[in-house]
Amino acid sequence: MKTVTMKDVAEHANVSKSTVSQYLNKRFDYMGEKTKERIEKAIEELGYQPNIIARSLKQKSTSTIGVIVANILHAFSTQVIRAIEDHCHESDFHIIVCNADDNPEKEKKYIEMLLAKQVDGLIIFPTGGNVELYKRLLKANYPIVFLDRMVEGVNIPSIMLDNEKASSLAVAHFIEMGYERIGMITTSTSLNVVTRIERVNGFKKTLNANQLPMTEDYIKSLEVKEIQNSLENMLKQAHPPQALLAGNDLVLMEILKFVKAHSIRIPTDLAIIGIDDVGFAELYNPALTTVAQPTYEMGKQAAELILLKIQGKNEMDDLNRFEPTLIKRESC
Amino acid sequence: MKTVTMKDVAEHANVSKSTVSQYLNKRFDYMGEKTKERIEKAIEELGYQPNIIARSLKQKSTSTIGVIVANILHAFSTQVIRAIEDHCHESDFHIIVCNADDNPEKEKKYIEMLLAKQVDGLIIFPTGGNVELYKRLLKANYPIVFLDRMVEGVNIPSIMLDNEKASSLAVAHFIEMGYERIGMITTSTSLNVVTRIERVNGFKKTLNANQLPMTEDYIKSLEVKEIQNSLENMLKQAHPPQALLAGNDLVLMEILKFVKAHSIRIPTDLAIIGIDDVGFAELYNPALTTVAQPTYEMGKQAAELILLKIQGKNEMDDLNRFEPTLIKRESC
DNA sequence: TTGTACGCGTTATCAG
DNA sequence: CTGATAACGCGTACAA
Repeated sequence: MKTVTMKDVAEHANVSKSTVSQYLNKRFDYMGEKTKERIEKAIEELGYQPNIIARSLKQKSTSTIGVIVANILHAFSTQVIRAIEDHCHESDFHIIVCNADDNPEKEKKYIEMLLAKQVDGLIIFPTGGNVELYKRLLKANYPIVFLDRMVEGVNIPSIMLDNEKASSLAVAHFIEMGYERIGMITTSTSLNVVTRIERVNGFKKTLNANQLPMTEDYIKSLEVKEIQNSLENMLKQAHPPQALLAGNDLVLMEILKFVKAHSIRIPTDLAIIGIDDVGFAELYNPALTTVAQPTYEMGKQAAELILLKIQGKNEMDDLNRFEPTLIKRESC
Repeated sequence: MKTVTMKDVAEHANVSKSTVSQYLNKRFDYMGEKTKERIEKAIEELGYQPNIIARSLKQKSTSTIGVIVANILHAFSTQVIRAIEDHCHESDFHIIVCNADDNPEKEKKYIEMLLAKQVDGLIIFPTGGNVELYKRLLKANYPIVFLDRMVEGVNIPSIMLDNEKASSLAVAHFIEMGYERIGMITTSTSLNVVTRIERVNGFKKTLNANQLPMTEDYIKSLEVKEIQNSLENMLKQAHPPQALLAGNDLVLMEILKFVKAHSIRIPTDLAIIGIDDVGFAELYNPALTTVAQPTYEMGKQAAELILLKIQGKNEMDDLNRFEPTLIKRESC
């Protein structure tokens, strides 16, 4: 690859490097017309492209932000990433996306790597497993924003769903439709993920508030691969749940897989609501009732916030909750 | 952000910068034990992180490759990206993903930007609209690989599906199941995308080979937003198609949307096959028959190839076709 | 075994 | 209006 530098342009145009640099940075307040033209021509002829790496080194800024998602398999992650990217693009920032796979060590590795790459800021869906590291970044006043989850004891601005309300909306709708034996399945057993905890709490609270029985057997936190078995056991009992809340899109898929394999009719045999609005929800037979997160807004706010922080401004409260929306369709 | 450099470490450990550099690059063939320990300690205490930007500038290599997809909305794109990322990760390479949105100007802008960022190579789902630029890169011997599509007259290695065969498999299955009036819908009208053309060609050829009537009215290339209307017109005719091939996942979604809105029964009223295997295909009622691309393999090969090229090796033919697979389910 | 000096491509400062 | 010159942080001959 021919690598033509500023020096080449300078020589070609018979000026010095600094003059070329000024031209490139639009500082031609005092630049001669003919000099300008000569440089322009030289750039054109040589096909010169500035080396952003060198510029970054000098300016100590890469116009790049790092995004670390806990689990890229969730539709929510990709939707939010898109929103972040859209918004960053407007400010000529780029993003590097990494997938921590719900693994704190991977997350740590990525954080260190992105810092080494001199990204100007970080948006993280935290696994929660690197508290010391989070704190260090915060203390260093490094621009960082949490998304989807917060971490107890770490004062980093967090953009989150009102998770309790999400479950609450779902359960209230189940009740409204006449269901009484209501269950819930979530993922992420091993990790202490606040999202899951809050959703389960909202679920239990709403059940209690309506004096409905709460069977622990019908509230499961499982690895994805355990879900089929667990459903089998849950539904073959004497009084199986009539309605099931899927804690996220991955759980929803598993439930639908089970439903299909066992010819269960929805909502006659089993009513279903899923948290996270997936693309096929409205196409499915029957169309799926879901609780949607305002993904675009959340991503946008994360991007706005990180860009503000990078500029040294800092105007947000530490926690910002977004409202979920119940989208009533046919599965409940 | 505290920015601790090699110099700080060197001072802290009472050695020179180069000794620290050697330590970092594991060249301690001739390094004193105690020196090693002092450096280690200094790095630990100061929390030193090497500045990759500076290193890249010196080494003229960023361990980063750029990926430009034509349209990120296709499930195929995200699946392939994941495969690429997986594979690059093994070689400690990072990827920067950009979405050209089927817009050649955006594509051009991204190519230039990624070059300016000194990425070591480029994997592109080409829009086909920047032939001169492609040629320039090729001539400069810059590491580049095309994916999903090829560009006529540009000798860049291309990793593609055997698109004719994909349609062919679908049509053959339609015929085997007794359907005779068969239609097809694709997207990307404006652009001269080879993928679309090849799929339509395969469709027509197979129809011809089986002496079936080929109604041009039943072969449509449309913008996504036009599909609903077009389906309306197509299906209200006297002898509407009994079977429909969706040229990609976006078309499939539109067809399913229409089907649901008009209570059309699948496959009784209309048989459907989609090219691209989407996640919900097996969950859907009825489960959707699809033609799957070997997305993981394709992404993996793209990554392998670009990494080889970056190392100066170059061992692949210019065009590599992958075999599609018909996955028979219930929609046909 | 360790230190010195220079180069990578750019920008900033300050003379001229 | 333009051009030296010195950083930026790191890698690497070459010297010591």
